[in-house]
Amino acid sequence: MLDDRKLAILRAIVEDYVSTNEPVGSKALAERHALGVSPATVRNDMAVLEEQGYITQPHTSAGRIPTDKGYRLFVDKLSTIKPLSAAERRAIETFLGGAYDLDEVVSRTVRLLAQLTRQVAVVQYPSLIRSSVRHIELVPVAAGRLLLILITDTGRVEQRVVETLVDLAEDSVAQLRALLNACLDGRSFGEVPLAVADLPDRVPAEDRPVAVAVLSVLLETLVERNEEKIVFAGAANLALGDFSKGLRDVLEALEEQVVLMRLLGEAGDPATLTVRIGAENQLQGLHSTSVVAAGYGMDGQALARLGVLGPTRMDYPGTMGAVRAVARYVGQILAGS
Amino acid sequence: MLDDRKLAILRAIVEDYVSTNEPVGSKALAERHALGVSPATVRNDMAVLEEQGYITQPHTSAGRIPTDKGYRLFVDKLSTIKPLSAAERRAIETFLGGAYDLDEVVSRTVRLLAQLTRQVAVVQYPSLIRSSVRHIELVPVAAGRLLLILITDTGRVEQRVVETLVDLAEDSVAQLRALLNACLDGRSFGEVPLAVADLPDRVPAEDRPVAVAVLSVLLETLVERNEEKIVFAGAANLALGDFSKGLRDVLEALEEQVVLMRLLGEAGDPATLTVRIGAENQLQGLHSTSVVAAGYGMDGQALARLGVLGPTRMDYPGTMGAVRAVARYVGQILAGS
DNA sequence: CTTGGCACTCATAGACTGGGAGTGCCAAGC
DNA sequence: GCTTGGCACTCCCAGTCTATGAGTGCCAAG
Repeated sequence: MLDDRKLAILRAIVEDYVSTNEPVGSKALAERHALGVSPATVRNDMAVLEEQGYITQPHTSAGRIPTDKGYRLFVDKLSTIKPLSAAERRAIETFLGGAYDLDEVVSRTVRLLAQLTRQVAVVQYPSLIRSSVRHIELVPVAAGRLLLILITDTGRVEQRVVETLVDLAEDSVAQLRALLNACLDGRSFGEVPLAVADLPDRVPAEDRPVAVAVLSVLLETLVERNEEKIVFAGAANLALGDFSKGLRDVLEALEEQVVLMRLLGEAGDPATLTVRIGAENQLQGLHSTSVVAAGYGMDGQALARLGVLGPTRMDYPGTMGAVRAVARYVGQILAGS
Repeated sequence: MLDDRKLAILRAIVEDYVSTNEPVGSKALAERHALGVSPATVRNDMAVLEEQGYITQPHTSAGRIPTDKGYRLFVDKLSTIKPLSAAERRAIETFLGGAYDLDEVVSRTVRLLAQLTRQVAVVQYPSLIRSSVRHIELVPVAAGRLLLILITDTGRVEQRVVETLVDLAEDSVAQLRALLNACLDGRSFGEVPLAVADLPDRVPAEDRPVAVAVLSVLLETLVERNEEKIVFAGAANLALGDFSKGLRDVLEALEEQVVLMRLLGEAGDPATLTVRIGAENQLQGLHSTSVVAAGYGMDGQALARLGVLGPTRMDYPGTMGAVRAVARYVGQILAGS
């Protein structure tokens, strides 16, 4: 359907357009890239590419720019992921190396990714459901209130207030705490609901209401906080690009946790990169943006996702390289801690 | 120096310019506001106001717009803080009412403030130094690593990894935890350094290195994390306003924790509003923005600050009202928990 | 199938224009 | 002496027009 030369021309169009941000014409194309054919030939091919929907022209008598479909073909067939330079690798190591706790890892990662790609970076905290319990803590904070603290094996710490209505003796709190940890230590969060099912029966009758309250908050937390924790950075990079009217929509979308989550998409094989281009993105206001995302995690299992958001006119090979590299590093760091 | 009429004219100019975003001329002014004088008189007064630096014209034969100095006078002498409408008060209550833990209070607050003012809102977490210890937890997380968790009376939870190098027996950890809590429970963080000074002497010799490591991390945390935790929301509102070139700078500034902190300024009397207008702001890239900030806290003592960032052309009375009201509510909520 | 030629399209930039909003100044009036 | 109407002046803005040039589509020849 499309011979090699047409594909080469499409690739050249994408590359030129991405780097110059200007519609690319047949003459410039024939010159800059050693295609060995005349501009007229290029024009003929371009007419075919346009007919098939891979490129389009902003107005008659302008050069061509790739369509979403064109970018898609480029990403799938015409390009290879660009490995990071040695300097970039070093930057990742030094930048992420010094981070100890999870908050720091995540916040450094998101800033790093934004800087590497010169785009908006998005990082999701490790999903609760796919982590396991390292420790549970109960601390009385006020009359009738306990603070429930969850610590996961990924270093994520979640806190929730439990309204117990009644005050619990220090002993009872300690006992409940011990019981919770005995039940749950080392368990994956997926097993938690089952593991705690009979727990209320194992506390003294007078403490039972409190135990039930604590458990219900615990279970709630697993649902509500499972994936919701997401951060982004690099919004300033949006102001560089070709956004003008769309900017507001994009900024708005970025502040919605739910939208961000959808943006990164479903967690899959951490080794696989997901690329969603332009209108492939169903989300409101993000029709002219592309997303490059990957899962990250320990030993081959995806804990959560991270990625980058930018204009469709994006350096896909470079961005994909950066996202993949950062995802791998983060996985290593989490595994090492 | 400036008689009442000139002041009234300045006020009218500020109000009109803020609401229309267009330079205001003498004729429109004389008509819209019942000044009882002719446009010519207004012109004379405007010439004086301009000479004194309160207003300026973008170009000859355009109307006048306020200068920073003009806004300053307006804020200090010509306007009163506008109380919120009943609907707005209700919005605050319902929006902040359902929040339990501190993270939720803060994140809701910042979104609420952004929405109320249609500007960028910034909220600082309660400063550690001005809080006191509610509980300290030590959890072994890996070989040679402890997780130190601080819980403050404001509900703030801080975590840090401690590299202990050696593994500690569960007993020793428990003992150290108990000792820490005995020393520190209820103490203000300002007293912590003194209170723990002799703590290493009170643990068994073999655990002493670990105790020292834990303490040094604890003290470090108090310094490093004291005020650094700051969030913002409503960046999308920037795209509405008259930013065009400056937008990038502002977005960049917002992503720098340090800049955000400086932005909110020194904590003062929580009842006092700080307004910094345009170039009064020394921060890079924020010369044409204004900041309205206030301290918030429990029982009259400021724990931290929150505020709003927007164009100098801002509805100061309304913004000040919203900031003050939100600050008070947040204080109440923190006190009540 | 490729190529050079050629007419055609159309965005862009620059020059020019008229209209209008707004000013500053001045002389007359209260 | 402050206020006011009149008036000339400035200068932005929007519209029109034009020349330019990049780029295209088509065609006929190689």
